[in-house]
Amino acid sequence: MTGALPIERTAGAPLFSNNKLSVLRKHPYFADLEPEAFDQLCRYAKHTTLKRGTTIFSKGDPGTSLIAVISGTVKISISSPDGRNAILNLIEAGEIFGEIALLDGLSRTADATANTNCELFVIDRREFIPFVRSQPTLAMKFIELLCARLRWTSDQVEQVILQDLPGRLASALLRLSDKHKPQGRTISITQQEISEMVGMTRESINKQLRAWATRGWVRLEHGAIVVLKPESLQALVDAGADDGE
Amino acid sequence: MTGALPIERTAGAPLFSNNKLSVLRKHPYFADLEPEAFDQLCRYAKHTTLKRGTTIFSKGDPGTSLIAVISGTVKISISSPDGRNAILNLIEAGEIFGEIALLDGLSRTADATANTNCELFVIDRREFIPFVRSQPTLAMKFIELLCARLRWTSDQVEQVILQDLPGRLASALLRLSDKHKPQGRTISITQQEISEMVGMTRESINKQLRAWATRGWVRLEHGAIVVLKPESLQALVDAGADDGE
DNA sequence: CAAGGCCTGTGAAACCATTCACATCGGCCG
DNA sequence: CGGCCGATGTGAATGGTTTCACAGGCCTTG
Repeated sequence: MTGALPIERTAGAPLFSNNKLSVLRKHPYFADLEPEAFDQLCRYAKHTTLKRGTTIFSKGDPGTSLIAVISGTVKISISSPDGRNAILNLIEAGEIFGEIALLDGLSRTADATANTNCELFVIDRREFIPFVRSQPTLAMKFIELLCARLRWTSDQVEQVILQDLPGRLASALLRLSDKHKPQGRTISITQQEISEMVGMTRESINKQLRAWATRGWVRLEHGAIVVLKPESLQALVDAGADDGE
Repeated sequence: MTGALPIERTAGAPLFSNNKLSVLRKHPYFADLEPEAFDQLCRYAKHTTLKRGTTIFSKGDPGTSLIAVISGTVKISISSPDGRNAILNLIEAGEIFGEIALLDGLSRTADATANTNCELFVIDRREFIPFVRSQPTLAMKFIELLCARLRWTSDQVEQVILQDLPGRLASALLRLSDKHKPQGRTISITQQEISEMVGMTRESINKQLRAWATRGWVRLEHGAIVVLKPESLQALVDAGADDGE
């Protein structure tokens, strides 16, 4: 809340970004990195502000940058030729994204767009591989990050293939409320967005949510969902195909 | 076949496994690793033979081992409480699996079972993290591997969410025939297995395959599928929802 | 504050995959 | 070489989702 952190000034780093960089510095991925390594990493960092809806990169682009979200949220999605689109992840303040193409040197696997107005740090490093190679701590952090992503994505596959609509929706809500734990059980997301995360239509999602709302499992607000009985949702997921009553 | 590789004997390593280890040594993941590092890695390797159907590990188990497939194929899958199950990947000879739990120290994310009789190398290392940390080349290899897995899994999410049955099936066939490229365009897989990879019933898959077979796009054999016109399948995927005629 | 645009809420009809119930075929094994 | 079991091939009925067509509500913007 309060409490200005004792972040030491980086020689040569522009003054304006110092307190912004501290956000990165506090981040679990970078927290226990040696100061010099962190400085080297940030030497190529550019601070940017984007308006909601702006495209950050598109699937297929070559990727030479890693992006950290300072504020706002970024949508990672894919769209099909016939207009449907799928949300793979929502990146919140304090998280980073775009690491895959940067690390393996291939093209971006998905589209990234600003889902709200947001503030970003773009770390552009064409020579990223040798840099990571020289920093075992950083390499291990990326390994952790990739593992976490893999777990997230595998979960998504699992649910989309194995579960029916209620199950998928329940899983998605639980996963999202986990991420938002600090903010209580309120998930800031539209029903449209959720529908694109689980791969069903907004209408179907709405009807299911409504059914749960009358049972007191969730409360629906404008642009947000409050999970009131995570246990009930979890039970539904564990039980397999069944809408819970 | 012939040509004994000039693999130097590892002091202390059992003689019997030397030619087996050469399979690992030739593998892209380990090929350009320093000899001492490779030896260290293999010091904990155990050679095993399993019969079809044997469980290698289950979702939720603690994971302290990395497994390399010498021959046969291993099925990575997940099952739901109500009996349905989903195949996430099929690991073929020359590939490795089980890296996630080993690297992040958490539990296994899926079940692994021998899909055919197979020969494995189990590399058990509880102190794996410090080991990887001390070997930048190995760390980079794992980063590459994780990126590749992430691309594979994201593709799967994309297809399951965005595409309809024909699209998913076509994508799956194309991805599988890519992996089997050396063996021609014949994919050794049952329709049951494919149905579990794309998340639809065997009956639906069979009907679609049959429709394509009459058009000459594929040929169905017992326990195998031959892709005759990958272009047609690809066109169908690119075109979006549409069964191709 | 008035307007327009997203977000939510709902119902009826159409559609497509599942489910269920068999029949055939191919291989493996005793 | 029979028998069995796993794999394939089909059809009819069922049911859950999508599609389509609107109606309010909330919030932002001029």
